[in-house]
Amino acid sequence: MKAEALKGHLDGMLLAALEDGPRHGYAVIEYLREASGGRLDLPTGTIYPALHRLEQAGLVEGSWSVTGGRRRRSYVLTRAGRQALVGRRQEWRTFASVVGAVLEAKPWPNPA
Amino acid sequence: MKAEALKGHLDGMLLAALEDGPRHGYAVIEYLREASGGRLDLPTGTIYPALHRLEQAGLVEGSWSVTGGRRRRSYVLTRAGRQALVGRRQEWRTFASVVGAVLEAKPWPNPA
DNA sequence: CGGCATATATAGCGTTGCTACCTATAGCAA
DNA sequence: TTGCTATAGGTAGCAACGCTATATATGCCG
Repeated sequence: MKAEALKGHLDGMLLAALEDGPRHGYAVIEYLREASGGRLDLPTGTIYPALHRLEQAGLVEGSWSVTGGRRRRSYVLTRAGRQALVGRRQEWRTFASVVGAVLEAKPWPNPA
Repeated sequence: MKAEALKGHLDGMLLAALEDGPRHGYAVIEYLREASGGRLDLPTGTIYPALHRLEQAGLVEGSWSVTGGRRRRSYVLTRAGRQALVGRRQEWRTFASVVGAVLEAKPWPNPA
């Protein structure tokens, strides 16, 4: 998969990865790998800054903890994050329909 | 639709827009608008540089003409462009499946 | 003449994912 | 002990690319 294909769609996937409970960055990477059947194997240099961005944006909230001698930063969805996830899902459906329609050269379904 | 959502997917759509015959930049914009039911209204500052990129990459071939006193640069798919379009379509399907699976929290279909 | 559609072009910006590198602990093998 | 791997986090700098803003030019209509 091309590197830049993800651009603009990663945030939604991160939010989705946190929907069913808090996860720390490393666990998010593993989750995405499993949920995508191994097709998504994102480098840490992608995930950690992205989580920081989401935290800055107030969509997730991070907290430090220590488990087995290792420090972790766990993230939970905020209320805004949950709302954002709903929006991102809708945007994705529209986007996927548009690109699909153009690529398959099928005219957009007429609402009439 | 978010601005950066298109990143990495525009090229494929441009190739698709040229699949059924040559078009010039302005016509490509109109085609995409119609094929997407008005959801895609791309600025000229996006289309023209993108077509230049595709030409540089050897995927399309441009030629000047004059119609009704207006100069146009029409683009045709090269053989490589046609092959690239096939590849882009396949990549899109994979990408859409991956993102869809993660966003909808459905595990990737097991090939077994 | 003014304004709009048609038609092309480029400079510069902002976002964002990636590469490469760094730190640190736990556990296991040589 | 040494070293490798997995786990866990981090940053600096780069590259790609779509967008904004701006510029040029023609045809046509009021």
